[in-house]
Amino acid sequence: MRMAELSTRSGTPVATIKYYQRENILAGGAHSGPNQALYSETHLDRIRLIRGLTEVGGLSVAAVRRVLEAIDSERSLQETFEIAQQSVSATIDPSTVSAEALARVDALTAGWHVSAANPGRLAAARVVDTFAEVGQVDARGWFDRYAAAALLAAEADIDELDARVDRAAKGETVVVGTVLGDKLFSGLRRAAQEHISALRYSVPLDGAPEPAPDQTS
Amino acid sequence: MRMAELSTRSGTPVATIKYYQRENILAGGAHSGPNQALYSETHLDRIRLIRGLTEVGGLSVAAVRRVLEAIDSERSLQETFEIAQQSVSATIDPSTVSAEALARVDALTAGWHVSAANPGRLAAARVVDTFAEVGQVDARGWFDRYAAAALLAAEADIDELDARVDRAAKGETVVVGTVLGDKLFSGLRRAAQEHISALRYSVPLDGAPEPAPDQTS
DNA sequence: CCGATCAGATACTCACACTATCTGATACTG
DNA sequence: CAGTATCAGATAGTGTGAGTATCTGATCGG
Repeated sequence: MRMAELSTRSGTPVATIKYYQRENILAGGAHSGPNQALYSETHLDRIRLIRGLTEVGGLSVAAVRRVLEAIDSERSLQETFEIAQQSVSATIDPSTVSAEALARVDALTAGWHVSAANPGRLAAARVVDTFAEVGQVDARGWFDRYAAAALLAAEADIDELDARVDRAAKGETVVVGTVLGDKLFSGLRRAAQEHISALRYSVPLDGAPEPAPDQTS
Repeated sequence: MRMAELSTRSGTPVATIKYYQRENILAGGAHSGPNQALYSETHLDRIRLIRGLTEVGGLSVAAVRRVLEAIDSERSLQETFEIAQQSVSATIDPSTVSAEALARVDALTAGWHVSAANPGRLAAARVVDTFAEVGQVDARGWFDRYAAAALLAAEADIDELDARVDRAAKGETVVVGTVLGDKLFSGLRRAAQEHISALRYSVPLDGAPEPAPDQTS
């Protein structure tokens, strides 16, 4: 297909597609002349992936570039995982997290096989530090229960990964799952918060005014 | 204290503190003259909260302003929750999510008390849509298991909230928990991914024989 | 009393993700 | 086969967000 069709089918302006090509996250078309090129379905898929990662996943173009390189290269899944994880959030300078917070996270993940350089370990420690800085009291049970929830999600992640057969599909699943999994959990947690707080505080057990009696779905 | 001390104690440049005041997320000091002001510990706490929400939580200054207003005002916890949830991610135009994805999310959260306008519900549906657009096969079990994990986290959230006594503390816990909870989970999930994949594929990272194949929670 | 510091106002910078314009060359239409 | 539409590639411009920097008087502290 030509540029115009690529643009309409992907719902992305031509200028933006050209920008992606300039940024080396999208390949050029197959040239049929010095200033004519044709694009394929793989270009369309790439654009959809890029926009999913940026618009929904919140990745920067630079992070998308790293992540796509990992998918395209013949890297091991472990390496792809690492790159995907690093892209999800800014790399944390280890010197900015306290030893206490790191020890705390290591206690939460006791028995897990986690390397010291795991970016998630640092990110979690950073959050633990921030909690303290912000004056929140030590939320022992809360941290632990989050670790349990995270373990559940990670098991689901790896099961999903095992369901993919070829390496390219696995790579893409690693990236998409890592990036979008955070957002999925975030959304579902917010829904669950409303559910649980409704159960606790405003379920029509007694005379409390009840907001929405139709939401039993 | 004076501005210089506020700056050094918070680790924030003077110009940035003044910027926060201009943006109305930080109150001015108590004036002791036409161009002299004194700052208190509450100013320091505010700056720490602002920086925690922006640097670790990834909130924009505009989102911080909304969230701080919710904490300061005498709003109900439900309202504070709503505002905190909306601040975590951009508001999603309901017309951009498919009816199928919404139905899918509603099925995942069957039995939950979730209003149609819940921002998390829309955010989750958006992720479900993106999964399909990106060509990932329908991850039936994956979605469900994320919903289970989210429910676990939300229960921990509300329990933690119940442990706070006065309203101001509850409000701040709602905001901090909502904003930082996502990041905590994200980090812990990344650590857990390494753990589970190491278990499965028995990567001898430290040359040790693999542990027992069933995991603890 | 005099250099250091301060509050408040204004202007400037920098990165990022586009978006627009321009220049020739090529493709399609009548 | 003329004329218009469209194209690739290069270059330049835009808008936003989050700070930074400078400037002007006034005040503090030794």
